[in-house]
Amino acid sequence: MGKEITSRADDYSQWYIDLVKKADLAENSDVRGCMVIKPYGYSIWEKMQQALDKMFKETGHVNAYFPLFVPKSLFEAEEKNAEGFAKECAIVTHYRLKTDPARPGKLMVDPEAKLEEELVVRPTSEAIIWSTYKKWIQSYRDLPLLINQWANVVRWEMRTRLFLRTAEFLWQEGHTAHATSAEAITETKQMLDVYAEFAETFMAMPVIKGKKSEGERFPGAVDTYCIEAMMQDGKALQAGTSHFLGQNFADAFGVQFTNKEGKLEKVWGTSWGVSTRLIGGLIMAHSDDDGLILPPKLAPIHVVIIPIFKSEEELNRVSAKAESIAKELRGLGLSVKFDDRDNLKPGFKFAEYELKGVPVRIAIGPRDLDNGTVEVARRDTKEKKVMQMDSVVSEISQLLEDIQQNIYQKALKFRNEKITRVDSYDELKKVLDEKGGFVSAHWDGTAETETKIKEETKATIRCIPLDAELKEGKCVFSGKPSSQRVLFARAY
RNA sequence: CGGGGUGUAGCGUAGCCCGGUAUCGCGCUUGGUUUGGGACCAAGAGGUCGUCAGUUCGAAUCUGGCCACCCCGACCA
Repeated sequence: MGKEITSRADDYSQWYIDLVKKADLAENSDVRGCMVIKPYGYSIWEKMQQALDKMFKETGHVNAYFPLFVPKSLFEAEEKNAEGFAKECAIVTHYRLKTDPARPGKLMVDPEAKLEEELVVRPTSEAIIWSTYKKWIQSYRDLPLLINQWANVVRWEMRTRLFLRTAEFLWQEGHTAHATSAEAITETKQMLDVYAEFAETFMAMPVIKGKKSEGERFPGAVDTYCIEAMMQDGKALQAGTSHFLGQNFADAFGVQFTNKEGKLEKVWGTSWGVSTRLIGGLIMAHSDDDGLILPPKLAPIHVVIIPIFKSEEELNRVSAKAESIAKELRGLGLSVKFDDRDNLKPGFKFAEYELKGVPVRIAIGPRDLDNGTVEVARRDTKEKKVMQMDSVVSEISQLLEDIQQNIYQKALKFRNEKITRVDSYDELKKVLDEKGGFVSAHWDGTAETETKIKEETKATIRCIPLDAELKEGKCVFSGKPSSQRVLFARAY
């Protein structure tokens, strides 16, 4: 009956798709590769935005907005960056339609209205932003420039998956300019820490901070740092990136400043971003076969109250109590929904809010009114508890906090169990095939080895962990010396 | 973009081989009975069978092009 979800064991990808669609997060649109983010899904994004935006502001950043379109000549100025994205760019070539003389009532591109210069729809905004920064930066007193923008970007992907990879997606991109290399590197790492803290504190999703290998690095960056998360199917998900751009974009766009000694110097840059992909990660990190499990800190609805009644008279009595509890909970800053629809049975509603991942459910019926109690159920463990009506409001905040902690601990335990140390190539392949997850192994640091391993196992180097111990070893593939272990995994 | 599959009402489907304008379930509407884990009865509404063309007296059904989605590769956040 109702909304059946494919189980994770049967078909993990289908389970994911079922969840996204049936929990009303998003759906495919009439535009190839683009999704419609539905209100429930978008409100999760809004929660993420609010938390991140606050953290960006607290670290001194301000928001601005740059254009969607990038003139091709600007786009190609930083060659590596341009080449990296060239294969997946949408391009605007014309600025006008006209009625088609051959097909009445239809429109055609007006060949007379060709643009002098094509416009690239931004796959990322470094080019347009650095060409602007050139005008804004003259002196060391103009630095650092710490700007973020919330925007959509377009990357023409061949194969798309809701939230995880779509042709258009929403994100934020921070772009900062600094007087020194050290300051830019500090900024890069600071923002990586911000992302890690957000992932763990708000999303309840443990992440590993690391540096990308040369092969996985952002085109145009000197160093790319990332946070990597582990999904329940044993595949890794890159959840955020922070790039140290060196002077690459300053070079490309001629961004210089006069230092205290009156000499011209080139500016140092960073960029960093997270996207709506995080919503995909959130789903795959916690949810189960009954539906979403949302961390309270990002849940659009914290508490749903479901009345149980036989008659309209009973509904009225139950509603009065429910409304007063809802009001008190809202007073604590919680988002509360009272679902008094009379055409659905309570059991149906229970299942529906479980599907949508609402962390706490309160049921109130006539029996509770007599006993002065309510039934409280938590989504993460499915536990039900009868609580005294007088104390329920004061207990809910703690319960939400417990849920937040519990799902983080559960995800952490799972993630840690999915890290396997290996010392041979056979073991590496065996673990990837049989267990999945991160495989910690020595690597000789060469792109050749990385490529070969990728070709043979489909696993990539997710990152060189930042907090790993530096211990000498031998590369599992080539046997050459290695200074530390790196994490391999198959990834989204 | 290469290989495979699917497309019939909001959703899931039968019919297709063997041409004669469509089946069932869920959902929806109305009325009634229900309501502590996915209610039931009755009456109703809803479909250019993905799309365009071809074959035919006649196409959901046969043929071809195109589009979308799913799975597996290549590419990627």
